[in-house]
Amino acid sequence: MNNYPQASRILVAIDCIIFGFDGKDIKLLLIKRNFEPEKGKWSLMGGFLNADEDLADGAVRILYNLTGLKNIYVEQLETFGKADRDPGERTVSVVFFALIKIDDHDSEAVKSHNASWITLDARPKLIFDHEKMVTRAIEHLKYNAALHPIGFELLPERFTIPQLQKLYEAIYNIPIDRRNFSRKLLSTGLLIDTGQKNNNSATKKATLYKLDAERYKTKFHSFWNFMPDSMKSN
Amino acid sequence: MNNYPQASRILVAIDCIIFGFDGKDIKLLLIKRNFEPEKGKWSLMGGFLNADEDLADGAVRILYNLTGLKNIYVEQLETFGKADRDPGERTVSVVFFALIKIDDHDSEAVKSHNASWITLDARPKLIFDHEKMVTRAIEHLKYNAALHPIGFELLPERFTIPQLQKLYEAIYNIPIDRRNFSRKLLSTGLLIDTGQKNNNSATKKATLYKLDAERYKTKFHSFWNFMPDSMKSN
DNA sequence: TGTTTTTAGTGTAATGTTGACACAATTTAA
DNA sequence: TTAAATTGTGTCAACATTACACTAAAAACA
Repeated sequence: MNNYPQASRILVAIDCIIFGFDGKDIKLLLIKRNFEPEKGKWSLMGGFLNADEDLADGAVRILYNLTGLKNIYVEQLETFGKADRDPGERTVSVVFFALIKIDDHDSEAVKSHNASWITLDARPKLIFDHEKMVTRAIEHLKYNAALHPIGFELLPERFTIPQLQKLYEAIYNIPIDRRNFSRKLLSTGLLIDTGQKNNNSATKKATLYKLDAERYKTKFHSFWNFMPDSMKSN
Repeated sequence: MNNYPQASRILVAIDCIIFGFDGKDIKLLLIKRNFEPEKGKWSLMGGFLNADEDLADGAVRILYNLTGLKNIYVEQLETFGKADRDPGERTVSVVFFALIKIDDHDSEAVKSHNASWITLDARPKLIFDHEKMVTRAIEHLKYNAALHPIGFELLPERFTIPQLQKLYEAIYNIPIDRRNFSRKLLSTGLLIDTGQKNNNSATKKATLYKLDAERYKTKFHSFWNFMPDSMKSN
């Protein structure tokens, strides 16, 4: 069956931007390619969409291959389609944005793909237009973390308010007032006090919270206001 | 040259959601297909990406064909990639979101494509997954018109504050307080008083404003706060 | 044992923003 | 000239945000 005989068939790639947070810095999971083309160069994790595969399933497959995780927070970000973006063959790439709890990933799988967690500042030159994709993903993270409660996807199941604050300070690269941050966050009603305390701390132990899963779902699309001034930039 | 011999080549379509505003309702430009497949059914304007064509150029080409306009406000919205979304052949569709000044379009071109402006409420059943695309685009319009000054793209060059208010009331389907709306809008510093008055009015003539193009550019990515309560929904 | 250092947790007053509301001015048509 | 419709602006109360200071807990070390 060929209803569209004159149209071009094109390779459809999937590339994934995978963010993690180690308690101090936002990190990217990048792979040093041990296959051709561009062997030895750094790139995003990617692959091709299969003929009978849903696009979203393709993203899940590729993320699973690299991290060993199935329930990753994923959003479709943007499709990159410059005619010359892949010198090997015309390829359109659909880019996905993923946030993972960095301690959960399968380090064997990561190692076998020759992948590493790299801080944003230290990221190497990437192949093709992957640097543009990363830039776009960082923008998206800043924009969306200010409006929707996605930051939690980068933290462990149980987390403290100071941890969350460090995450936001890393995303926006600004200092935040502890007292105002805490008040604002608690007022969202998204946090449940687990009654436990953080043991890692060398000083006063902070309260461990978890997400109120119910409220998280219902309030996800409502707006919140964690916009730092640096983003309002009038 | 074939670096990726095992990967599948897939049709890449471009579909466009085109919004207009007639002073009262938000409208969609839809086409009644006079070609196969699905001849006689309603759909979005679309086409296939050419082998040597940048994706963004493809969108501009398709929008130009239908509207005769070259400088349309366009954003890439989302790529739809269910394996079975087009029963004719596996096709991935990149959807673009466009806002036009409804009086500017070329009505001859529209007529020759068998297209019509249809209010959102009255929109017919559409082919394939086009209804999902439209739903997504309406969400996007609501979300983004609250955060960035894109509403102006739907109004003539010179417009009045009451016109702008009617536009927002149409987007969000709520009544807005005239005084608060006007205060908020003027405080953005985006409007320039042209000194002219609206002649269409049968009563008191409203001041015609135009966009401050310079400030519009620099402030586009800064946030504003035209979020109706219905969207905050706590 | 108690003193120091570090980090967590909370309160408050000043300022800015938003929402609710009322009145005066302009235009056309009756 | 009066009525009807619509535009334009002012004010006050409620709410949210900012800036800032003190107390409490835990471990390290004298």
